[in-house]
Amino acid sequence: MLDYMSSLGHVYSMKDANERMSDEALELVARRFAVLSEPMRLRLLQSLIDGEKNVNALVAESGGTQANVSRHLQTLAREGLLSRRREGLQVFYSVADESVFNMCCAVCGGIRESLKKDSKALG
Amino acid sequence: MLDYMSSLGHVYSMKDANERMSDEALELVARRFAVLSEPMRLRLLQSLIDGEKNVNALVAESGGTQANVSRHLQTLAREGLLSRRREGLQVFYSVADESVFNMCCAVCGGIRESLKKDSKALG
DNA sequence: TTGATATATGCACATATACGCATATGCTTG
DNA sequence: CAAGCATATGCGTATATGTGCATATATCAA
Repeated sequence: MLDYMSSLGHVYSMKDANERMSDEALELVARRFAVLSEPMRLRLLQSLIDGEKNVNALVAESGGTQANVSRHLQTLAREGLLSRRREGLQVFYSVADESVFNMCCAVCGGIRESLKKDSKALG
Repeated sequence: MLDYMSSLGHVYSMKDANERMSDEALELVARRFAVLSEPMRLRLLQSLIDGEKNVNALVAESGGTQANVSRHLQTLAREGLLSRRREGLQVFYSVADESVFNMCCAVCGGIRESLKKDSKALG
């Protein structure tokens, strides 16, 4: 695991042209992007901005089925984006750290840039 | 198109709990993440850090087949991450704007956070 | 132990997409 | 026009994954 950390040291600055990401690091990054590439998972993350919530609450807010929401929460937790805490019958999920929002904000900013260019292209 | 821009105004600050992203915005963000969720596409972006390159050069650097590289470049261009410029027989691709790297850096940072937690959990 | 509630999972199905192969298109030169 | 090079695309296939339905597991209460 610490090997990963050190291998990601040079990954963080992708613009450093001298150092290319390894295949493993590349797949790790792709995997993280993939986790965030589902609208329902983004919706769940959004609901969790308020703080930790149990599955039922997230089912109600998201409008998804219990099974599907549970599976997406599993995925997010397994990939390290959510923390899981059991309390009696209920399981509470919460956003693991702030970097989740950084990723989302970066993408939203990227989309804004794309749209700026599009509107320029349209005149 | 300008409608999208205004609808994304509140999207940018995902942490503003009072304003939830619309379904359309959510799908737009998910789509952007999906584009970046392929190792080969990340590799191509990485190659393009140096500046614009034609398809053949990218085929050589990436190690992929011509057909596959071409398709990935199409995807990246269609989604607004790359610019396309034709010059005689060759087609040159280049990174559309810096926000692409911001997205990648944000994700790399997120991974680093995850790994930090993992190493703590392991003792 | 039995029952009730909250969450997770096995299974089947539909859809999306990455990939290789072959071929088509576009552009330039002779 | 024909030939050749660079790039794009149609097609078939394999694989991944999102989803719903039913059911399993886990925890608590009586």
